[in-house]
Amino acid sequence: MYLYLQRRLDRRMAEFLLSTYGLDQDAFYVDVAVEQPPRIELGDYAFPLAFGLAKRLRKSPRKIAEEIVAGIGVVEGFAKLEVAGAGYINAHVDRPEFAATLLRDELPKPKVPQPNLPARTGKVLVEHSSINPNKAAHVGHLRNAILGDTFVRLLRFAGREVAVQNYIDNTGAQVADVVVGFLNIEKKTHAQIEALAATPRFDYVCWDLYARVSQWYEDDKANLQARAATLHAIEEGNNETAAIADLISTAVLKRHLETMDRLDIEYDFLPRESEILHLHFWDAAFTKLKEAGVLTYETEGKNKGCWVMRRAGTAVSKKEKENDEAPSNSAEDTTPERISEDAQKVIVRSNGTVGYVGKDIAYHMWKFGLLGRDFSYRKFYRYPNAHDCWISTIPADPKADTNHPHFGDVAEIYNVIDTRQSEAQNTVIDALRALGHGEAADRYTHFSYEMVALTPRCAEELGYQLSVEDKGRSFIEVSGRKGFGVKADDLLDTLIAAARKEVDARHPELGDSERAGIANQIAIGALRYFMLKFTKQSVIAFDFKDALSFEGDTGPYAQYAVVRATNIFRKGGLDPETFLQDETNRISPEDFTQYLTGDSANDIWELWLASSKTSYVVGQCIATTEPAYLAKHAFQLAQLFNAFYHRYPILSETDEGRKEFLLATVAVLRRELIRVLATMGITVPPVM
RNA sequence: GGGCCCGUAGCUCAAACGGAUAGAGCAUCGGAUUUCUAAUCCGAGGGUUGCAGGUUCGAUUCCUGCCGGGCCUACCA
Repeated sequence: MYLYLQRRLDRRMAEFLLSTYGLDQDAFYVDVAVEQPPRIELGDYAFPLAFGLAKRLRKSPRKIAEEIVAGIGVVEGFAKLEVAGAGYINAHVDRPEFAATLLRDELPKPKVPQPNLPARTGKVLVEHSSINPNKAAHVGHLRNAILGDTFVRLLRFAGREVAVQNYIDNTGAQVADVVVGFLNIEKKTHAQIEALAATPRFDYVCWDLYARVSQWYEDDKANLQARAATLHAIEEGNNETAAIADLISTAVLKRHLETMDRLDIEYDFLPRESEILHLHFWDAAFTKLKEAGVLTYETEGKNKGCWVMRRAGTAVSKKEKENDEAPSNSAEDTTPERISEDAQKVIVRSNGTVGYVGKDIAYHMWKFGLLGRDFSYRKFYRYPNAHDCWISTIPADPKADTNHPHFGDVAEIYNVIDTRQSEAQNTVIDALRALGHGEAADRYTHFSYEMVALTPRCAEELGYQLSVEDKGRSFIEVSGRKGFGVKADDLLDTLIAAARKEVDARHPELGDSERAGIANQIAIGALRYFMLKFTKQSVIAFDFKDALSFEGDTGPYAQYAVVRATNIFRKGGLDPETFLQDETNRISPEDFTQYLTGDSANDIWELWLASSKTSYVVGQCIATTEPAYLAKHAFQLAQLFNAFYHRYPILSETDEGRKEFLLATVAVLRRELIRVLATMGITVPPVM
């Protein structure tokens, strides 16, 4: 709604500037509005564009603003435009009309067709989580999964078709290390490992073992030979070691799915590295990469015998440029430029094996339907809601199911991976572009975010010895290798216990399972909100004290606002949803005019205006791949509501017309807050 | 050495494309008519936005340099 009117006004501005000043639409930003003036009484939209035009038109900003306001005249849906300050143009919407439309939850019917922005179409692939299946998930993985899942929800809110993938590196060194731990350190048999894998928190067993293996390598570097041998056996396949690796990684993967399911995070497909290897995705990609001249074969230097490409972000060096301008620089010279050694990324090693960037290039060609090969599929995990999660397999697998959904071959992809992988991600994008798939490269977004670290205090609480240096830091990086971190399930359990304590104290009258359910919703609300309130590029220094807070800028605060809104209706003998449907016509335009006009109505009007912004905020979140705006929006709605709640008693209101209006205000805000929270993956308990 | 990111109140963080008086939460202190439950609300104190320049009507935001911090920079995945 908010966005809708903004676009209408933007368009009118653009038309006016073109016809009056002859300013080309390309000559300035069409999207010229700032969000909102600093104070509600100044209006609902602000345009600072007159400042920018002042020099160009050789007039004062104030004069230009006045001309624009006079020239544009009446715009449908708006009450007035006015000039403020040194040249701001502030627009006030027609509040009664706006509110009536918002209450009906529909967009105004335009008398003239609206210009449709070129909406992106086609299927979107979001990949997130991608946890190594060799140990329990930790807080860092939670941030990834919550960001990813929320982004999925945002895209779906915006009407996009989305497929969710979780890439499983089941053949890497990390899985190999745990295999080494079971076989070489603990000397366990296949059967013993199998029995252990069936235990409820097998991932915790692996967590500890993985840390021990790392220490074992530290103690004697010769032990690393065990890793190399194991890794080789796993990649080879069809042997006992590979079978054990598969057993372990599959069991841990199931645990990860269970952990994420606790947070309402689901996946559609789990592509595994083992299939990328066994189905020879790389061979297909390698052929294309060589044909396109993307890779060069090094015949000398430290990377002699390797196929390399230019590392993303490395500029062509001076020396390379000089070589480039050498006499042989003719049109038919297709010899790729020499890449300096520092800028070389090894894709294929001198022993002929491919590194992970190479595999990733092949995998991403598959995502865009450019590889000419496909996985086989089988069902792997069924969620309580009967949704099936599929996993990759080989055609020979008896469980392979040809009746599978169509995966891959998408129009657009988002990879939720932390910022440490930026260079690798950009190298894959560069490879796609160099292959001639520029359009795919443009639709490849690395959804990059900063890591979760621990505060020194938190680390000490967990029992870790810190150096003096570490104690002085603002945060300490988690390390799976050292077993240093907060496990996801532990955090959830702690949150649930803390929420349960509050619920028990407040609602002793409720049954046990009911209280458990509420505590669970609150814990998830707190956790998901916590992970979303920080902007992506901010390192989260995790601390139990902050994460366990249920007051102020938190998920439970927002949930509580909804509960309170619901309570008003319940005590009034009404159902808020029914009220929205039935009461639509009961508030007359005259009533809206009466209760929303004038500066005295500003504080209530603010609730309506904020309620109208959901789709606007969702758009911002998607465009900037920044879900934090959504958390901000939820907080603003909750905050406005709570202040309103205190200030305006509703059920005791004697003026029936006004009471209806106040109820409508609550109903609309409640509806929007529930929507926003749902998009964040947060549900609202019946009572709190 | 090269690349990317960060530095804002005591603490943790906001401030979309440069915009109007830099805002929240926590913590501290002081309050809220026995009301639609206080997981709430109201108020107070707290800022030279790391430093120095530059660009312009306007800079927390853009540019340059410096200081401090983080991550990446393996023929490991």
